Amino acid sequence: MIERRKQSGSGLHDPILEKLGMEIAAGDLPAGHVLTLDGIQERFGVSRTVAREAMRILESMGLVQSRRRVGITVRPIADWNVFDPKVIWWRLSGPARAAQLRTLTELRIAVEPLAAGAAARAATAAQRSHVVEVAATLRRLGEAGELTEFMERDVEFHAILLQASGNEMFGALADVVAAVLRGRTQLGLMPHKPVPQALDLHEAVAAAVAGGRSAEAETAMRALLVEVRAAMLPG
Amino acid sequence: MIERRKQSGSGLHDPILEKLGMEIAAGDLPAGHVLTLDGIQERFGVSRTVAREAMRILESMGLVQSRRRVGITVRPIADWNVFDPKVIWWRLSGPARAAQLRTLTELRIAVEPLAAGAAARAATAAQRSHVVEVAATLRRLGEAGELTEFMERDVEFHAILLQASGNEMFGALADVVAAVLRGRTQLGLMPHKPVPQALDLHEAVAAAVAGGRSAEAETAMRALLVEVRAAMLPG
DNA sequence: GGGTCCAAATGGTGTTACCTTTCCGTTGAT
DNA sequence: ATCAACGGAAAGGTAACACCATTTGGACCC
Repeated sequence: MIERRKQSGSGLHDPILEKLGMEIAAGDLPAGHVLTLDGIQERFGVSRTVAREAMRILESMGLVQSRRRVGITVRPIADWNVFDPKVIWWRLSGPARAAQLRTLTELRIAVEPLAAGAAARAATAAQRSHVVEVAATLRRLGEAGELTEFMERDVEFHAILLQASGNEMFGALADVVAAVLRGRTQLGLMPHKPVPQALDLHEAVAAAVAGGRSAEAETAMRALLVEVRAAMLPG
Repeated sequence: MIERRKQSGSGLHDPILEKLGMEIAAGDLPAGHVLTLDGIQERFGVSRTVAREAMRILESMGLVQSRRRVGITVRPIADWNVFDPKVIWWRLSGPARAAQLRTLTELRIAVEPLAAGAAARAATAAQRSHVVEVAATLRRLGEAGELTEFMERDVEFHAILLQASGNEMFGALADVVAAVLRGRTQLGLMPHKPVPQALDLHEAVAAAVAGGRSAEAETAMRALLVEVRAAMLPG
């Protein structure tokens, strides 16, 4: 269900897209900086066609703008498609990682409670039992201190609810949430052992969703996420 | 501040991207359908290069997947980047319009209250006074029954708050919200005259943001949006 | 000195031709 | 019926070219 990245291409343009995307997201190529196709060709040792394809993709993400006679201009962040999974990934991989985690966490606090509420209304029978099962597993793993496995099940927990919400835009955030959860541990922003309260809340959300109690699912999820944010704040 | 679409390209690939994107978003080209570059070349009378660029962009949006020997396969909606402004636009332009409006409205209910709360904390002095001013204008226009101008100011109102939130992901939704607001009137989902309660709530949000009262801004915005949704529901 | 206009340099845009690589589907042998 | 070999279809990639928009800079004239 939760797939690792790299669905993407094996093509020649992919590595260069990745490199340039990272450099722009990292600010190494600041807004206003100008690239040329010739420069890209030479730097990566590829043909014009390939360079152009990479550029077009960056352009469709709003990271650059191509103008005749001028070249390929890096655009300011306000113009980026900051919801594009690749852009999110690039920003998470660079120096803006902490800032991106913050904005994503805010987004989670906004969306996930509503998604949980919607899931309580719209989930299939299979999804309801699944989420209860995963919550139980989380308690077991959490109490046993199995952190990495805990995280993977946690990713699954949130993905189920986002996808069960019946709103494909919420569902599309599942991969992003997965990236946040995984990235958080790498940054050392997780407690070394999940707090009991978090385990209670996971179970409360699951039970509310399974029982179709929408408002309850929403509040429980909100409480869960607020705690998540509190744990991330310095101190 | 709020710009009309068509920032994009004047290139040859743009029209064909637009056409194919629409057809896929509309379901005319269902998941699993296979295109070929030759087919695209012939249909649009363009060279291979141009066809490939359009295809690459669609691929980066997750709408299609290109495989050797097979062709260009349309992917299921679960794989789309449903937050891409172009994808949103295409879905709003086709038969899925009502569904897209529903999911976007859910997203607004999730995000905008939090954004208003954040704006109350983070907005600049200029933004605070601006939002109050726009709210006052909204009351005047609403009471005068100037619907189209009302809508444009309403777009501005929401854009200010999303951008003042200090979260660039929220800010990026400003254009989407604009599309929703404009699209809603075209669908006849707006009351012919804004209800007084909505005018009160706009002013309440603005006052709370200007005064830095975060929680109050959040609740007022939530109330406003819940009313918006209620007005959209059939009946 | 400063404004107008023309010309050259620059760099993306689009086309064509050609070769390479992958891998689906068929075919044929076991 | 199973599986391996093969032909060919379609994308992947390269190269060379003509074209065109735009900028830059200089000539020219007030």
